[in-house]
Amino acid sequence: MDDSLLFNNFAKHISLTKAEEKYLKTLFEYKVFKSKEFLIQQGEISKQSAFVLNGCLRGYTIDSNGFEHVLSFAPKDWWIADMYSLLSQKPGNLNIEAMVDTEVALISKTNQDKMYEKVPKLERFFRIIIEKSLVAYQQRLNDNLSLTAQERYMKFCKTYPQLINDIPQKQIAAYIGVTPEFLSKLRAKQARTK
Amino acid sequence: MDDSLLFNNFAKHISLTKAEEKYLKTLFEYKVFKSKEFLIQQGEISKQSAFVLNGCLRGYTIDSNGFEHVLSFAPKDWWIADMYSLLSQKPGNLNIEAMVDTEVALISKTNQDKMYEKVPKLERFFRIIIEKSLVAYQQRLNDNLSLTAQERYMKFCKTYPQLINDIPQKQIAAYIGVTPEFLSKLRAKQARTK
DNA sequence: ATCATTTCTTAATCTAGGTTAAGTATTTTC
DNA sequence: GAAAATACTTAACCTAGATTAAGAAATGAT
Repeated sequence: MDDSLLFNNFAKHISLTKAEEKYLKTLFEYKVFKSKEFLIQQGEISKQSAFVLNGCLRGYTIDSNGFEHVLSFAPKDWWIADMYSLLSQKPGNLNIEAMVDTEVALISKTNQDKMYEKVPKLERFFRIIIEKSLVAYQQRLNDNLSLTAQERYMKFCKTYPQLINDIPQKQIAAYIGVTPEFLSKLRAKQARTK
Repeated sequence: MDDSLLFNNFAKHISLTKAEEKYLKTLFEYKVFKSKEFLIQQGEISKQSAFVLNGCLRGYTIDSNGFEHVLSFAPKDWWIADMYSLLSQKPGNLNIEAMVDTEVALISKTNQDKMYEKVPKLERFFRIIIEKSLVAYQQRLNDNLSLTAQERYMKFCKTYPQLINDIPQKQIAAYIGVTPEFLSKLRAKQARTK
């Protein structure tokens, strides 16, 4: 499987020697998930982080009324994990599911810890990745506190132009925090006034 | 100023030699902020991270209608920064303000970068701190997507029992995402049914 | 190609939470 | 310790977004 995307991703923040790359390759497992297959499901203890080589994943929770809430989409070149479960080694409440057939590079928690010992600069790499992720979640929380549904939808369209046409509208609704019916209404209104 | 809390905080995830501690002390600046004084204000480019030795800070944004939204409270033993502005070195939209007279240890971005070079295990320390913070924001976003205002308030009370009586109720409202009037209504209803 | 399933739309009705406004504590300041 | 400022409460009314329901469009499976 072609993992050049993974190593280009590393190269964005640190530079690895050929030897380090070779060592790293041994720590990852490459796998294809069919559309609608789960990488993990709520209630399980998460054992690995995933990097998307191709396709798209989504991380979502299901609340006590059975409604889904999308915490993140992971198109190609993105990292995704149930950080809560992975760190605490307690059962998580995140489902990570393939939205289409998806190629991923997986690294187990054990191997990730080994990796930090052997190649400490990866500690920096993941610090930076996580910092960026933190900023994005802070921003999104702030948007949920301060913007209307309409504004959140417009922002989503601007931020993820490539996803808009590729993923079902109800998933976007579950991401911005409205019902599919209301998003449909918003879009109809937007189309009318354009 | 007594900075033992800071070094106990480091000790939760890494162990430092006496020499390292001594070096680190030179990188921090100790400062007292009077109640209502700002560490940073929106529009400024953030230059430092803060650790609270005593007192309490709050990080909040002001939206286009003039409403405040609290992104985080930082009581003693907490780290706080405008991560977006600090990382991007662009003007931020976070205000960090002292809620009472507050002692903080400040480290500049420059010194933090130096620190990573000189004592690489701090890279690990901050990776872990940021991982935990990420998990907390994810959880909170999920709560905002899936819980009612009443449930979010009850969860806040359970999570921050020490803050409940120390901070104004309108700040809690601005944290859980409702108006002060509505929170007051919730509390009245809760008191009635108890 | 056809049937079944899923997704999207529209519309009527409902409700959690917002707005406005006025009054009552509680702090802060001098 | 009085006046001013801020925080909290209550209540009437309002609205963004939810719910319910039913039909239309698109997708998928055989």
